[in-house]
Amino acid sequence: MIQCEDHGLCISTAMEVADRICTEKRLKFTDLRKDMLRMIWDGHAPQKAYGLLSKLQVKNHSAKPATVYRTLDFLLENGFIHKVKSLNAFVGCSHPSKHDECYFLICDSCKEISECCDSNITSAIKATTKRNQFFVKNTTLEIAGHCNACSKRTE
Amino acid sequence: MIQCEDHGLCISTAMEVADRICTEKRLKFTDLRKDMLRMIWDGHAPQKAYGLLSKLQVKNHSAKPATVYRTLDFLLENGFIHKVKSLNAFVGCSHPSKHDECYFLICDSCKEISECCDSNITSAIKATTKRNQFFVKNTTLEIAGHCNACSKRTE
DNA sequence: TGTTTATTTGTTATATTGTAACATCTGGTA
DNA sequence: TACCAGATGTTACAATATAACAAATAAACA
Repeated sequence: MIQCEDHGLCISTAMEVADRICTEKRLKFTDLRKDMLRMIWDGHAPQKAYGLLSKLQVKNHSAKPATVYRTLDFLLENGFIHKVKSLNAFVGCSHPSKHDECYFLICDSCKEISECCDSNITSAIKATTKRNQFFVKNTTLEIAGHCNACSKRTE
Repeated sequence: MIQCEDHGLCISTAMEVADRICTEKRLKFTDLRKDMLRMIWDGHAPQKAYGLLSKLQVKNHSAKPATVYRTLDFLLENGFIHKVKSLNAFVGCSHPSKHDECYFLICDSCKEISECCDSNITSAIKATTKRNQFFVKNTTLEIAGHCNACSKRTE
């Protein structure tokens, strides 16, 4: 369980940050994009593309897979969301401006994902890739297991 | 580029290791499973499931997706291969007995993947998850970029 | 204001990846 | 031999994702 006292605040903050960044970059934060981002921020569990499509179709009867994937691409490109590759699912990013070197703790039980941006991990990865003379473009670190709350519950 | 002087040796070693482990665990290392493992070890680039299916169908006309996925499951369960989640593809594992805490360097250019099993990364991850009171079941670390040979080539 | 242009969204069709469920075969064992 | 378990065959389909082109919309400029 993510300990957000007020998830409405998570959502509104994420929306405001995205709005600001779009203004700065002169990108259009359209209703569709806003709706999608809000839907992804519905909770701290990742959302699947076709689940988002279903939700979208409630408001927007004409929504199609392409609608969803295109919008996801926009949100990904601008760092507003992450794709969780081990789950083929999407989760909001709480700090789009420092989007890289961000790792995930995925609870198999409550499904919630927390970002953990840890400089020790980053530097360990850097050291290793340097030793291997490997030039990093993109790092995916997804750690699955049980969060504290859930592991207590099942003990 | 992976610097394996003799890839035939990579393949035969992998086959022998798998054979030994199957004997130990009393698992059946059938022709199908051998063929699949050999096909995955065709090179150091990951193989896609439907690509493997096509290759399989050359010998085995009746092969179907389920054939492939079932065999992949067997190979995965026993640590003979890894699934590369960021690519939805499969790559041979060169040390099935120490299969965990194994990370990947994925060259976007030559497509080859090298395993890098680094204890510094492992301990950095352990420290972080401990601090977050998170109980790890499974770690996915996939680092995409350019290997040394390829980055020299494109300079 | 009207025209042009670029971007976004709609639409259709299809490609790719992965599973479920049940039938059949095969090799070992009572 | 008869049975059983595991492996493979077979059919059908679910889930994930993209390509290509058309229409709508908004911004930019004459």
